[in-house]
Amino acid sequence: MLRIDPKSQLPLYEQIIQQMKELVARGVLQPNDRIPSVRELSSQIIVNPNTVSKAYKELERQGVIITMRGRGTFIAEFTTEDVLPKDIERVKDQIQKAVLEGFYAGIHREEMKVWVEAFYKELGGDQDD
Amino acid sequence: MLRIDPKSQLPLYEQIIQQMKELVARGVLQPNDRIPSVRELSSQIIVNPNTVSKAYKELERQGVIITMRGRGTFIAEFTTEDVLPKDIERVKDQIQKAVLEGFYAGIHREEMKVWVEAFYKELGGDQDD
Amino acid sequence: MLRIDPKSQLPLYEQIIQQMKELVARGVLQPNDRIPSVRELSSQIIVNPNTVSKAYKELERQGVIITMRGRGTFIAEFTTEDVLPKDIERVKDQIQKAVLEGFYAGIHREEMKVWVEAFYKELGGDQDD
Amino acid sequence: MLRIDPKSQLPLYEQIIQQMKELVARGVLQPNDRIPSVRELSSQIIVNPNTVSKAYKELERQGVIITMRGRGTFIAEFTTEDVLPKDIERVKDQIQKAVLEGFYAGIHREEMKVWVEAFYKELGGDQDD
DNA sequence: GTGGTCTAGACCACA
DNA sequence: GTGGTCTAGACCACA
Repeated sequence: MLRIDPKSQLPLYEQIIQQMKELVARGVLQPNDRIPSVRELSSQIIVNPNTVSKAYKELERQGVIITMRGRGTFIAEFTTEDVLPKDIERVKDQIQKAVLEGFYAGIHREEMKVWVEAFYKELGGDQDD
Repeated sequence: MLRIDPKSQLPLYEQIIQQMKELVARGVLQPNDRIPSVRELSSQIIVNPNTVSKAYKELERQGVIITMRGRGTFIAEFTTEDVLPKDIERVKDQIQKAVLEGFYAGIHREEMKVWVEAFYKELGGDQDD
Repeated sequence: MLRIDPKSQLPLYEQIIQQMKELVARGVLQPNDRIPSVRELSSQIIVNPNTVSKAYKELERQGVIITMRGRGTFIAEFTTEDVLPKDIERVKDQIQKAVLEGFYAGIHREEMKVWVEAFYKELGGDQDD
Repeated sequence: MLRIDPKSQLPLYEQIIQQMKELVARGVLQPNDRIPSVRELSSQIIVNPNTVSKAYKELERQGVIITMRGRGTFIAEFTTEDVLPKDIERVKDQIQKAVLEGFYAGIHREEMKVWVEAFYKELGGDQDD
């Protein structure tokens, strides 16, 4: 299900978080779908259970998954809350940093905008959300 | 000149790198301008000289500044080298991650594209490139 | 494994880098081999961990080794990337300097060519490439 | 006469030494030729007199130039002494290091040998010394 | 004065 | 356990 790259600079637990969110965003995983237990996933992707556990805790904190004691772990219902200013700032900072690096690497503005568009489409479909 | 936040998650030396690049990209710092010595900057922003030195070395490696032993450190001439595939991948990954997080936070696609445009303009002027 | 000479003009971290590259080039260390941790090596060769760390970071930047946070450090797969013009210039300069010094010391041209050949063979085998 | 690059990683005094030796090796400067005084040269190439002085002292130590009090500085007679084992070792080390770096950068053996040949010719003519 | 190297040691993130 | 960041401070090469 997940493709973890142990050689990546990105921490393993971050890779798990990111990919899980991507699967949800793409609709591969739907609300109330059951996902593997910590032990199952850790043996599937050959990663220390502590690492998976850490990722799951963070995903739960972010409202992406829900763990029900004794029953398993599930994809959470979407809670279309208001957009949080805190999140806006964080994402803005990330984009700003990426644009700065892109600028320095000689990448054109339009190219980066195309990427935003493309990634967004990969996730949510081609509607403007 | 720089505003370092010791409480930030971002390492101090990364903050220095990022802000210095931004000052150059915005034209506040011009090629051949002298920048503060390691010791000067470290006492200005109250950071250990080793940390400043680490930032400066990385900036030099990236071709942003040039250090002349015994003389000081200067902003480098722009070298519009070829765009490196490695850099493209890195920036693409950063944008992908940001888009994913933005999607999750409920930010619209167009909004993120506007940000890319805006940050780019802040840096390089309003020409496409 | 490594023989560090604290009296050498060459910085300690450069000695580590050079010898590690040599071990890889000679095939003593193979891709995916684990190399000593920063702490292990630093206590083996009696050098500060920071110095070893500096060498390892540079080796990683050069693509010789890969470090996996929390797991250890390993020899990287060979990536026969394109020859970079920058590297060519650097090596050319080094050879030019060596030839000038050799000329001054009264060493014959053929002798130096033989050395190049010999060192190359020690490294990569006797094929031309 | 000399072309100093203040942006080079090579120390200024090393650049002076190297270029002066090259001019002698190429025959541009002949034994007993007068070379500029420290002050003259330092103002010509816009370098601190101390730096030129350091280079001249080293050149004198190596027997390349001779300073005569009150008369000026001159190119020394060639002293075709025996090849010193110490020099052989030093040059060998330099070449070994260059070959190692060239190997890693993906440069072919033959190419490096051609460089040795070419640089040697530039210096001494096309005889084998 | 400038930056570069190195040691010593604390504290943190990650697996 | 692993490596990464940071401080503190010594000593050196260079201009």
